[in-house]
Amino acid sequence: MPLSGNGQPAFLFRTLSDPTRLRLLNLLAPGETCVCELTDTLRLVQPKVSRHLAHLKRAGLVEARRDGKWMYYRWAKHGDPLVRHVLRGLREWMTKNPRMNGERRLHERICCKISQRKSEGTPDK
Amino acid sequence: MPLSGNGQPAFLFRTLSDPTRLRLLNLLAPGETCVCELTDTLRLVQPKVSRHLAHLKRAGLVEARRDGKWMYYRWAKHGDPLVRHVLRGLREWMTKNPRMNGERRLHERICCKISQRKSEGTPDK
DNA sequence: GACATATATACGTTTATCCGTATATATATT
DNA sequence: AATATATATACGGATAAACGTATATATGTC
Repeated sequence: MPLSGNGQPAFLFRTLSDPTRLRLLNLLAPGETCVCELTDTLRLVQPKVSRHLAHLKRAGLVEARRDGKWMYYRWAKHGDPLVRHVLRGLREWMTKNPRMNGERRLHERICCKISQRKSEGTPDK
Repeated sequence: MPLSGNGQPAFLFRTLSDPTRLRLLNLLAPGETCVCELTDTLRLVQPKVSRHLAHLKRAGLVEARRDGKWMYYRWAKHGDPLVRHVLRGLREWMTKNPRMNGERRLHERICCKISQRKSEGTPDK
């Protein structure tokens, strides 16, 4: 049940009013990502990331998929016009913001390492 | 100094995350309005309205103009693309939301009474 | 200048948000 | 089943937001 779409713009905006949640949305923008990649990239403790992801999910902004031990999050499909407008603006802003760009690039590199770690049984380094 | 435009989306969204501020923006959408019309329409105590208007102003979402005893507020012109996207979506949502429509209509009626009160020296009724 | 009206700010209190830490759950491996 | 890994939730404390009330400022009128 996408809360944001159901006529509660205040809740939508409250969800987007936290810098950490914006950083998470930024990393999810290119595609789906698992929680450990997010914690590693943003250097945040795992419960903090999970809490903010849960908030984004409650707001209907992201969806989750389980694959084995891992949970993969991605941007949700938005039917609601308000959400669409807001997220379009946000996506545009993210592509232009240096810090967000940097974090997305860092994220790519970290995902590489983690996918190695996932496929090989042996830990890297 | 429009804060919202200066790369602080979290602050923009926090500003929009309060139902009272959204109701105020809704009443300001058709055009400029003075504080007393807002308090009368929304049945809120005046300091509450002034505080929220101040917040909207700090975020660069509204501008104010003084005319005699009265302060008139209006939506600010927005150069920032993010703000433009968000406000476009918000305006669209407001036109479709029944409660917001009702409050705008009530606002029109109340403005009529108040402008009478302003022009004539005598209080109405 | 005294008073009235419109609006803004200050102050203390309540309430919501965010965080760190600890713990629970869910899956996979042995 | 015991253990390890990934993620989610629960709990208590700190911080910030919002509120009601009181008061300050600004303008206009007499």
